[in-house]
Parts: sequence; C-alpha cells; structure tokens
Amino acid sequence: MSITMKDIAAKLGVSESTVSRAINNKPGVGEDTKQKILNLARRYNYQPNLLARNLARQESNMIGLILPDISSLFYSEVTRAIQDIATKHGYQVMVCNTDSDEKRESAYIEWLQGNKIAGIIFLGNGLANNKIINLGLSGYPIVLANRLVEEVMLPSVIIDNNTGAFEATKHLLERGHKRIALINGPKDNLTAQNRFRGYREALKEYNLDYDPSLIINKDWSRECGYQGFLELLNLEEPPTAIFAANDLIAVGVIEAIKMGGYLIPEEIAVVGFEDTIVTSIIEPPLTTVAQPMYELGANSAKKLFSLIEDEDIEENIEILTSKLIVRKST
Amino acid sequence: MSITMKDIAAKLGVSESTVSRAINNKPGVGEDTKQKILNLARRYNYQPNLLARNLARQESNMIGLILPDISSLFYSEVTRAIQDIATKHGYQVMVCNTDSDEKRESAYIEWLQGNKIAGIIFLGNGLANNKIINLGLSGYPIVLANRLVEEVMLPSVIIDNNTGAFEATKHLLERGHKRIALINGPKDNLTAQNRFRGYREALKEYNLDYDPSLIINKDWSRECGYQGFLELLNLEEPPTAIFAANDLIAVGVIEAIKMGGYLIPEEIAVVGFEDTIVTSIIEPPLTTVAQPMYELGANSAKKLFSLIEDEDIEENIEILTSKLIVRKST
DNA sequence: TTGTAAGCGTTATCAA
DNA sequence: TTGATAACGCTTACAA
Repeated sequence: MSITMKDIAAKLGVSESTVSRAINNKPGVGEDTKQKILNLARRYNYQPNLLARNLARQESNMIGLILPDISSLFYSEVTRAIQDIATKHGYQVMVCNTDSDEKRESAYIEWLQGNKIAGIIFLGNGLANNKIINLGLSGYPIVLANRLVEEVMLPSVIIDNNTGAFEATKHLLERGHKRIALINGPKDNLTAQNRFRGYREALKEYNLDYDPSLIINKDWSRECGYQGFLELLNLEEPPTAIFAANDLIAVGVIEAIKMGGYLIPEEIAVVGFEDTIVTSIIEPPLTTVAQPMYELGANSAKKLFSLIEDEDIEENIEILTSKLIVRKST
Repeated sequence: MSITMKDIAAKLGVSESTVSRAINNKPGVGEDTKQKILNLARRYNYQPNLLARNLARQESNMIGLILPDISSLFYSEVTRAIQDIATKHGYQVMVCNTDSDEKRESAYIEWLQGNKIAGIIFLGNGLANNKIINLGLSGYPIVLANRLVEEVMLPSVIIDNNTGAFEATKHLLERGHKRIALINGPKDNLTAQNRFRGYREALKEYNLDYDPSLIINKDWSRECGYQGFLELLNLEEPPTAIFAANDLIAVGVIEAIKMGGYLIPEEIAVVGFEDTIVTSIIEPPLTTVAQPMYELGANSAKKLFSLIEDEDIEENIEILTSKLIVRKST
C-alpha cells in the first residue's frame, strides 16, 4: 500500500541504492539528486519499512520487557522509567505480562528473540529461570531488574531488600517492640527471602530469636495482609508490631487492625515496603521502606543499552539502596 | 547466529520450501520428512525469524498502544486488559508513552506504521489529532479508547462521563447541597468537558444555575485538588460539596479539607471519579464514579481485532457506563 | 510429495 | 557519484 524505495527510484529514474543512501543520509550521493529524492519522499510521505530494514541490517530498535503485571503500582512505575530511557536511545519497548508464569515467560522469550529484539530486561521478584540464564550466558544482551540468579552473575540491578528490611525491623525494635510479626510474600520468592533475612538479622542484633509463628508467607496482596493479621490475632501472645513486606499487605493489615478497633501505632505499629502512593493516603500515613522504583527502571535500561552498544559496564551487579521513611504508623 | 530454515534444509537435503511447510504445519509434506524436519528443528532450537516472516507475509503480530502515561493507575489497568486480549489473539503490544505530547504521538505513529504493526489503539482523554483521524480514514485498523473525534466517527470505546458526572452531582444535590464546586482537568480536555457537562445538567435539573467561580480547571493531579480547594475556601460563599473530576484530585481535596480541620462529609462532602485503589484506602472512603477500566481496555482490543480480522463490528462507537459508588465521603 | 524461483523492502559490496 | 547485484530469512505460486 505505502510507497517504497523502489517506487521513488522508478519515479526519479535512479537506482534503489541511491535512494537508500539519500534516505539514510549516507555519503556517496550528489547534493541535487539527494534533494530530489528527499523531496519526493516527503511528498509521498515515505515511511521506511522497518521490518525490511531490520532484516537487512540484522538489528532492531526494540527491547523487550518481561514483567509479572503492568497494572501493579510498582511495575508500572519501573516500566515508565525504562520507556523514558529507551526513547532517548531511539528504541521502543515491548511490554510482556507473565503473571509470573514460567511458561508464558518462555513463550515471550522465544517471541522476542524471533523478532530479533536487541535485548531484554527481566523485571520481577522471583529467581531467574534457566531459559533466562542460558540466554544471558550465550551473550545475548539481557539485564535482570530486581531478580537474582543464584550462581551465575548476570548483569543486574537490584534493590537492597535485606538492608531495607533490617532498617524497618530495627526501627520497630527501637520503638520498644519485642514481638514483631512479618507478613511476607511467597516463600519461594527471592524478594520475600531477602526481606525475611533483613528482619531476622535485626532481631539477632537485639538478641531476639525469631518466632516462626510470627512469620506468615502468603501473597503480596491486600487481602493477604488482612487475613494474615487475623491469623496473628489468634496467637496466644499476639504481636505488637507488624512488618508488612509490601505496602499493599500493609494496607490490608491496617484495615484489619482498624476493624478490630485497635489503635495504630499505640497498640499495634505497622511498617510497609515500597513507598507507593497508598502510603501517603492511608490513615495513619504508613511508615515504609522506599524503593527507588524509577531508578531501578532507568538504571536497568541504561545497563541494557551499554550491553547493546558493547560498552563496558562498570559494575555487573548494581545495588540500589532503599530508605526507611518514618510516618505515623509506628 | 541462530539456525535458519536454510540450514535445516541443507542438513536434511531437502528444499527450504519443504522446511517452511513442515514448520508451519501446512499440507504438502510427507509425514516422515515432516517429522525429520521438526525433530531437527527442535534439536537445534530453531526459532523462526519473525522479521523475515512478517516481511514475506506482509503482516505482523503486534499492535500498538499509544497512551499518555503508563504509570498512572487508570492507564496501567487499561493496558493490562489490552495485553490480556492481545495475548489471546497471539499478538504482542507495543506500549508507547506520549505524555500527551502530539509530536511524540506522531513520531510513534510513524514508527508503528514502519514496523507494519497490525493496528493501533489510541488511549487518552484528549481529542484525537489529525494524524490519527487520517490514519483511521485511510482504512488502517485503529480504535480510539476514551478519546473522541469531533466530526468523523472512528471506531471507539468510550466511557459515558456525562452521565457519570450527572449522577455524581445529582447525588450531592439529593444530599441537600446547593453550592457544589467542580475541580476539573484541563479545559481543552474532552473528558473534562464531558464531566463538566454532566455536572451542569444535574444542576439544571434542580433549577440551579452554575456559578463559574465554583469551577476550577487545572490538572488531574493530587496537588491541583489541594490547591483548588484552598482557592475555593477564599470565596465569599465557599462550597459545601466538591465534585473532583478524578480520584487523585479528590485525594488532594480531602487532604486540604482535613488540614483545614473540617469534617467530611458533615461540613464538606467530596465525590471523586474513576474508582482506583485509593478510594477504598483514604479516610473517609471516597464516594466515586466507577470507570470500567478493564472493560475499556478489553473491549477496545476486541474491537481492534475485529477490524484486523475484517469482521463486522456491531457498534462503531461503544459507550460503557460508569456507575456511582457511594461511600462515606458524602 | 517435493523443488524451483520469485518476491517481501531494505542494505551493502563491488564495479563502473 | 552512481548502479547492479546479492543478501537478509521466510513465504508462496507454479512446476515437476
């Protein structure tokens, strides 16, 4: 339907290669032929067929982004950052939702490779699967964002969840709490594991052993926060503080606490994790550990482009620090 | 780097076309040669080059999504829905953030067309620009989601903001309010205009003239809600109810109200619009007009695929209804 | 059932 | 400065 280089060449009685050179602003075309070509191209609103171009050049101007769910507060913010950097580099981003399903993850990887995508960012909070690892080891440009791999060291940008959780727990300890519950994400989730580790280390520093009955592993949802708190209430000796492993869980916790008629923070203190918009809206405002979401996205993207453009990358694994923000819930 | 059909053909001593037929599960290949080919393909982890395939087939399996900002609560939810439907149809989605900048919009359109994208969804809340209209009229599959075009009727899915705003305002009137302020988005924004219209119609039904000093047009942000309320307070006769044209504005309004020490809803009532997560978190829970976000995305995508697959579409312009959800802020 | 060859719209090499 | 020509990897008539 649309006009091609061949058409332009025919109309002007020049060869396709000359047209190509003119369009791509390459040397080797006379100034006047070049102008004639560009004028005609403009007049007919010529658009290069990027499929053909990429096929011929053996490259592409897209990167892939594989993530669990674009509608989450956290991931959409990170995505935004990646998009911004990609645009600056003249690249587009293919966003792929996996719902943390490994099958879909694999399917997307194949699809992205089939499209000769320049590189992929894996954003998530689980362990990276084998397919990803092999891909990374094969030299294909990939960056892990907020995901880790046990043995192999692939280029990554992660947030120091350990220290963040440590600070959060320590903050509660300093406030005098001794029975601090942790309502966490799934047990096999790396982020959840790190937050648990930080929690435990803080207790240790205060010479407290952690009580398994105070640890709940469920999901990252509001509902789980709500249910989790109810479960904790049934303990013989219920906790006086809750460390929720993300803000949404904390929201559920706070709702359950209020429903029970307890006072926050006087009777029960709550800390969240992430610093999404909800922390400043909920009553009382939530003490939380701020995650540098935009930075996570931006730095991952920058790292990926370094890889794509074959630049040296300074640090293979970049660790961003999270920061405790004290509000009224503690 | 990766293996191609040519390689497979050479290894097996068959022709490329036979390989192609086998890979694509087309008739005209003997069962045993087919198996031999498929086995080899599996063994070498053959991935079809989709650039080449799409170039040859003159089609693609991507659709484009152009929107203002993926990190917004509203758009990320709509995007999620579009992704879900696209995946079901075997398509991928290219997400393009424009920040409502027309230049970037145009740039994206060209890029998407250059990649021979199968169709585009324009999601936003402004008027569609000329480039979009021309594209639509040229027969290219496009769907407008939550955007309108003045004269031309392009396939669209929109939310009935007018009625939603009408209901919200009427609800306040029924509660006995006479001085109802509207803190709205930008004046040139279509969504904002429709919400204003519904607001005015409701007043009319109650034989009230609208007072221009009670109308504030700013931005869709929390900050604007906060500032807007402060401005309203300075009026000789301040409003007793605020209709905020989206939830984020409402959040700002509520914060300002609380800061001023007023009671909600006893002294000042507040209604929002959208029903994002914040409405159930803020204190008091926000009465709002629920937007069918997921439906907006899903139906837009379905419509686009009807267009792409050349099916008849039942209604060219589909109007989704929004629904008033009464909570404690009124 | 299989192969040949042209074509998709570019780019890139090598001559002219 | 230009133009043939092959190549990118795949699809698809058309022949055999």
